[in-house]
Amino acid sequence: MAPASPPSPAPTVPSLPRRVTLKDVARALNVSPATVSNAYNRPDQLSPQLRTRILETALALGYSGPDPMASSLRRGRAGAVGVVYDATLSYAFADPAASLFLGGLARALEEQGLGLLLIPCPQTFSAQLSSSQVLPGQAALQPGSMSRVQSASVDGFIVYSASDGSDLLSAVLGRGLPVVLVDQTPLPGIAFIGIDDAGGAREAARHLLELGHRQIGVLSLEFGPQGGNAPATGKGQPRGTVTPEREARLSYRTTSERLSAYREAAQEMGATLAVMEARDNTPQEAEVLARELLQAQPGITALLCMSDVLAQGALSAARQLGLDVPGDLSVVGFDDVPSSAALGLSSVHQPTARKGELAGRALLELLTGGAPRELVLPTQLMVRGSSGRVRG
Amino acid sequence: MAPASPPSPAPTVPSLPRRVTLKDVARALNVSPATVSNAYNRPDQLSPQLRTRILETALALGYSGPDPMASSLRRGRAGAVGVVYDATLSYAFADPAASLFLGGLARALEEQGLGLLLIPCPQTFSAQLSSSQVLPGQAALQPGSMSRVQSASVDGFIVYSASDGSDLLSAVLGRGLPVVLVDQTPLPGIAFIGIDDAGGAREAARHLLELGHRQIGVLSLEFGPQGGNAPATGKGQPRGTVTPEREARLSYRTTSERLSAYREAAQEMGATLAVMEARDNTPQEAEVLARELLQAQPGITALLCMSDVLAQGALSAARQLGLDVPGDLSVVGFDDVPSSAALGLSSVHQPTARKGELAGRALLELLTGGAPRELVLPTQLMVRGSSGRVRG
DNA sequence: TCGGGCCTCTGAATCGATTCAGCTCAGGCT
DNA sequence: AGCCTGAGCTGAATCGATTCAGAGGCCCGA
Repeated sequence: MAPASPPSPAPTVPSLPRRVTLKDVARALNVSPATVSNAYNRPDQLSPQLRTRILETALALGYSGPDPMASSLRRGRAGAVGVVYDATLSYAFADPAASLFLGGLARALEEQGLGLLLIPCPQTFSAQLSSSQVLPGQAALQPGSMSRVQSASVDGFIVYSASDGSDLLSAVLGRGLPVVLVDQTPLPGIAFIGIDDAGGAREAARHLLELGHRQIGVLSLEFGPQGGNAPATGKGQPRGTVTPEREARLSYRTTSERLSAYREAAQEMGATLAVMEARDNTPQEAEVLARELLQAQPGITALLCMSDVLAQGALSAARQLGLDVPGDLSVVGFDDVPSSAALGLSSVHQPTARKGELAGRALLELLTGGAPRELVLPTQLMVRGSSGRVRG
Repeated sequence: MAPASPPSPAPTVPSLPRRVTLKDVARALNVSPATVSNAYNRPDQLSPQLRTRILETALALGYSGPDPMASSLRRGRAGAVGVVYDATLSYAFADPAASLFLGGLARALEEQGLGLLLIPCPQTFSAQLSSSQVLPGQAALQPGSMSRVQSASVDGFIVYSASDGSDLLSAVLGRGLPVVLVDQTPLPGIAFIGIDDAGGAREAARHLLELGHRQIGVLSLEFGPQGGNAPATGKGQPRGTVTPEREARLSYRTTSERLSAYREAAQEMGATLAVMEARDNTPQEAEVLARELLQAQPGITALLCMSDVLAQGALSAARQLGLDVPGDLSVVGFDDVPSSAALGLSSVHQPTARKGELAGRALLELLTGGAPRELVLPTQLMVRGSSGRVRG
């Protein structure tokens, strides 16, 4: 062994180039740390000259202002709002309706200088225990199991279209921060923004029924989170087929409300519905499902789609099959995203961007001590060229 | 005055319902805070029984896990990456190219469990001092003047298409955190991801020139941040007109590179370019500009657009004016966003989503001690139906 | 029987800033 | 002269967790 160096840590060694802190700046000027802090946060608390000296010294020392993490801790505010939904992060940018919503949300937050934090939520949907309710906070028993919801530095959450009783939701509720629920089953005492899903769906269905359609296909959004490994459909079943077991687990409120409304309207008029579940809200998925459905059941003369994205896929399918729209096939969407107008797609309009903005405002209110509000926005059918009287 | 209450703060009053902390849980079980911390962060450091007891007690006390802000401070990691660009927050969701980019970025970050923080940057572009270089850190002299870049709890930044020398950029650099520059002028020693703007633009221009076009309109992206109050164009000038002064301040690299390439190509063939600057990258803006340009200069037979969004606006304008595309007017875009294929828009393809992913990876590398990389991705002209041989 | 190693668990320092009560001093008012 | 006011600055407590160097106890092999 080499001769032991003196036990005290080598004093002259430059050691770690420790980060410059507020205290260093204070020391350099022989002022109190409080004063330096004030130079940044309360300019009116010190003389302009001293402030300038402090800022200059900070610059010289390479100090770039109070550390946000320390500052957040002390102040108890993070300056950001967390957004969660059970899909991949990039879904926010891929789905036009989600983009519209988040754009509106961003606008509201921006006004208050709040940041928007997209929180990744790994798709570890532990299959939901059939009957037992998930207690809020129960998720806390498996820390780390679910995403960074637990560890996100935010002042509040927007939960967008999460499935009922998902871990995600309970994790968020467990945090005890202000929360706004959007497009999902409302919970007592929690702020909620949604749209009139049932009304819109009913209107869409009745529109087709009035046009004489009696055999209608439904391109549905997901029924519930997809089981980790369990195949979603039975072995022999074609993709998208809805088994009764699966339907029993319907845990997305949006899907559920719209589907019920479609069904009720159809029943009133004695029409038949063939429901296919799209596992992804993408045109590709819809295209495949629509094609298969229309081939399997040529009697179908109209398609009710739970999103415009799906409807647009359906239009492609029709084109591929050589079906005229609306001559041979009527298609109605939902959401009325901007691109649908150009496509002439009949669709149920919802004020998506406004919904985002209102969700943001609702959260801002909660953050400033306001009471949770529940708000349901109206929908309205936009009839365009993709829907017409049944042929024959 | 009422009889003074005892000076000591009322001791029996339940006071503030202070938040439950890790220490409370520790106290309740008579264990060390360290142990409670371990229960959450290092399950292998304590017996499963004790861990369970701790987690249960935490639940009972309403403790929902370590506070993220405190945890971030101590660990020195925020668990999120900041994204900044000089536009409103909602731009991220409104522009398809930006969405594509951010989607790719999100995918890369998500893999590492990092969140994506959109940081609001108020449009307070202090008109840039013409000649003087902005020193990194200079921005620190005006704390609060610019956005939450200073106060964002993040581990690194992605700077997307900021103008040269903007406050934004210097604020970010001032933070001293890992940074990746995207689609903007690279800086020595800083990671950079971009595309071959010049190459793509040249290809687009040559394509039109080869088709015989000699009088070409250019729908340009912004030249530089818009002055706060100063009108962008001279009094009498129509919207979009580019004054020499304005061109001299060209501070967006993307715009600059593409414009130069267009110009060079045009010059080689002795063609004329009429440049209009779109103040927003929206179809609406482009529609107006294209309409005015085509009416003012009917000799123009082709339009080079610096984005597909602009090109799509140009197509609308052509439709409005009753011009056949490509019979009367050829249009070429840039970016090749997904919707362009369906529209038959000729465009310069760039791997936008991949660019986002690579930017994410580049930042992740920096975060793990890697060296900054510079990467330029290729572009490729996609010829579709919107461009054709010049008429006559 | 003794030493060593392993498994659990603890104490105390630390991350970097914010804040509040209060101190000092100069000036104004009566 | 004496008192009050307010501007300007400071000390020290605090936000809530993480981490590292051990302290004890127990088991095992020699």
